Amino acid sequence: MIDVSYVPGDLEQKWYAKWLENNLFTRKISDQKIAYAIPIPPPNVTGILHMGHILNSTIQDVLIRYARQKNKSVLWIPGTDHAGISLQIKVEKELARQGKTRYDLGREAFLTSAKRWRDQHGTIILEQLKKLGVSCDWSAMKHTLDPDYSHAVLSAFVKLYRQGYIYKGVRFVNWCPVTMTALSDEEVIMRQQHSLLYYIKYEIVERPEEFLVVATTRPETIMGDVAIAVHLDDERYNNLIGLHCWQPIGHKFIPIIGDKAVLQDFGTGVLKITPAHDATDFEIGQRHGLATVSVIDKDGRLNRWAGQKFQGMDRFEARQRIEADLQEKGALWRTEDYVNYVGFSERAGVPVEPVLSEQWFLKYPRVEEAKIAIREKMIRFRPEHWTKTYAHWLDNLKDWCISRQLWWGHRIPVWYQKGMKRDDPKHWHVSVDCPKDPENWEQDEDVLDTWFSSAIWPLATLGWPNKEAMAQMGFDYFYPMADLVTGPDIIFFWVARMVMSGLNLLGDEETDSSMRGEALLPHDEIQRRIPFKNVYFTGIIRDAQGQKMSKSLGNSPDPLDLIEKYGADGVRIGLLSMAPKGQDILFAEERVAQGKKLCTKLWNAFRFRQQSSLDGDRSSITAIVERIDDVVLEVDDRAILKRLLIVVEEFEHALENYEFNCAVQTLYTFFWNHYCDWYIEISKVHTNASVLAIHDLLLRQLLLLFHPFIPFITEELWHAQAYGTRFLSEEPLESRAQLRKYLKKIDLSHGEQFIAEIDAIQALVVATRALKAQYGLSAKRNVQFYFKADSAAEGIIQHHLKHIKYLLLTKLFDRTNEVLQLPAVVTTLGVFYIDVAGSLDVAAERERLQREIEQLEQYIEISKKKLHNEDFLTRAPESVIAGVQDLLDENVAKSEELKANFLKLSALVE
RNA sequence: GGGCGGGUAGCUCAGCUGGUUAGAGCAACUGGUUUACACCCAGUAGGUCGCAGGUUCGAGUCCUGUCUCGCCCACCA
Repeated sequence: MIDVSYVPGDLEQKWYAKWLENNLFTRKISDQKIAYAIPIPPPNVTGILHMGHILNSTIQDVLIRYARQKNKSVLWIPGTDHAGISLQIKVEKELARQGKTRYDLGREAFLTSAKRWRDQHGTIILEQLKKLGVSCDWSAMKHTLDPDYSHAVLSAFVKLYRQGYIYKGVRFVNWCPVTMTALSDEEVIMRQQHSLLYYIKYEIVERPEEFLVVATTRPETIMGDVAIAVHLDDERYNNLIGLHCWQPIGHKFIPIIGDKAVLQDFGTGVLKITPAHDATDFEIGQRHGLATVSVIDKDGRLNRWAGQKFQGMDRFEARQRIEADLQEKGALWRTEDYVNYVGFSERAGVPVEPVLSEQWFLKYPRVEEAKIAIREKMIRFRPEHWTKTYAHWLDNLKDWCISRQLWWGHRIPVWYQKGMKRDDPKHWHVSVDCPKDPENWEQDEDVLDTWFSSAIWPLATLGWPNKEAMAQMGFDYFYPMADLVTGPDIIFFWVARMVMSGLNLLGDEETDSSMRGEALLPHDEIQRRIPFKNVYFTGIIRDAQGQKMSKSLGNSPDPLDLIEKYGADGVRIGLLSMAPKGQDILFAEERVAQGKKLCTKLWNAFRFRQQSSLDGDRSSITAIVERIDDVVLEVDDRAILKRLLIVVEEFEHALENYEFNCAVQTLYTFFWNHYCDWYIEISKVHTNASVLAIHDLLLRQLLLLFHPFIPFITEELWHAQAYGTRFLSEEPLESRAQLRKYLKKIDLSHGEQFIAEIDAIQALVVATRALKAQYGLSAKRNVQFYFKADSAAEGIIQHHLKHIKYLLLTKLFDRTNEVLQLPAVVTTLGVFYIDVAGSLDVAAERERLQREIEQLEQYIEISKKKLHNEDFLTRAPESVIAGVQDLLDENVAKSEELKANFLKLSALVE
């Protein structure tokens, strides 16, 4: 016997340990089976477990466990990401507390302490995920800085370089002054700012006392101005082209130039040109052969070109000081409140500086094929609408800045010959391995963007490019992987880049280089190279106010607390029950609580079962079915079995369409309402060996069906009830057809009809219970009921009489031919009266009847209208018309009965 | 500025290709220890499906417009 109460904690730990001990999650490659693999989105080693991980991991685990039950050969690769900037920030902060910088330590020592940090914290998150029950193949564990993974990253770099996709160049990049590195466009977040637009007067050198007014949001760059520009066609100003202006700060004068890039309708139509700090200005500067004067250094402080007064000052402080200076000099005409968008560094949270600098860039390969793969549904997105976001990004690609001025990460595998100019590729050594004479070379200082290494995750986790490792991991077997489950927020960062990486890197060198730029890959080749076939985008978890849950907002519950409180099973199924296809999820703890309630209910259903005889053989589905004697089965038994078949089909359909909440809902309703509320209750009346066997069958299948969602409790109950000696995780889940085969000796040919019959009986019971409740009669009270029904209905009622009496807790349920002077309800099976003895309130009852009759009349009216509509009759399908007719007849009959009852009661008053 | 998604009961959400009288859970209210379960059982109440048009025999579902919330993309300084 199982314990009286369900306590998730201990049993969850127990089973997880056993699963690991028995290597249940380890991949087993079998040619007999279909391969099914998922790459986990590797959590950052700096990450802490949040609700997003829980949702994401639960979904993956459900898919994986379901695939195992469907007899597929399964691989779920776990791993972690080295989280370049993020981890480096953490370690530098630690150093700062000791008053040191990374430069004090030097590169090697810094990396040592970074590794130490990673080793201490890096796997915490995976340990936490184990509490959730994730069934990853831990022997396939990968970290992006593992030696083999690093080798793969560098191989990818070298290949892309040789193909000409990677190049080094001087460009405007997003510079983060805090982390002191370049960033990709994707790592910059545009934020709306309430800024000021400064209208600044520039005195014209040749015409003293005459001014040009420039509108700018960045007065701190004035000292970097090399010109003032107006539009060539702007009649207000174009006569000034060729003259000069005094910089309002400093003592320089600069030319007034004309350029078509100036917007005449913005501000005053006059633009100050600061080529070092703005990409548009740079282009204009290039066109006019202007110098590039940088006044802000890479740490965000003004430099000596800004003048002694401002040198070393932070850019925002300088802005204020300059405002004051301008004001003092009378050069500030006015300021204006201004809403604009400013790019912020994702990690450091400060505005990025556009900085001209030399970086490594990647021109994305196989872009067209990446679009085709999605468009032609070789990779399917769910929900599908994300394909638009994906396509839009691919249509507007700019080269990706992949170098980072950091130390933590994959160091760029490029060496420069000592004593030679670095800008000539002839003196470069680009290779995974360093040159044979390292003393003559210097390696590039930079590391690669972390996302560059993430882009090859599905490849490198399967051993690419090492042939031996690939064979060992089953690359050819598992690739392309089946599903990817991730958030839509990294559709560019990760998903699209993985697709392009796969498409390019899996090509063999010769064919690809000849094909590059000339022809698209053929479809079958695209199909072979894509990294996965389905991408399921989860929703983002928000709090009750709709805010994104995050640690910094403090609005996220600690998942571990939730698991502690409701059990991993409860958290899993609760969360999935509120996770519609890729919609954002407003987190509600009640749903998680409900998840636990479901588990408790399941537990208790088993306790009920265990109270009865446990004699029968339960060790296999065949053994259980063997115990069922078709001859003794009643309508209820057949109806519930038929329902099971339907549920299995609906469940599988939902799961195969990634409709997790639907799948949960289907099981929930079947288990709670049909099985517990109804079948268990009525089976108490006619328990026999066959019924017990049916209980076993239903419970067994419920465990199998529920297992992907709530693996722990189902495993526990599976063994407690001795449904098998193997782990539940190893048991195949029967499809509807397979189940029907097992049940072939049971006659379910009238299943649908029996279900309808049970529905009618249920409606009868609900209606009469309601009547009893309305009259305030205690449930226990043995009230006399009468029913008036035609012979067909009577047959059905008589057939179920035992059950009806049990459920209504009455012994008196008799037939009558009369319309009685008693409160009544009408169902499809006839009229049911309740003998309320002396307590009948005629007036109140008449009122109730009146209301019901009115309601029915309304329904009747609607149906009649439809049936009198010629167009409806000619155009609607027959089944719909028949349905309306049936409804009408039914309602008419009901209303007539109620009217008769109404008259009868009225007679009492007169 | 462009794009995407949502607005259905007090709350959180279902409602697939238009078809009978719009559902569930939670919360509320009433009543309950019947041989699984008070993490339960029985019952009650609660909705002009954001708004306005249109298509249709028929619209929560399709179309147009509109309001509103959220997200993504975007170098007008």
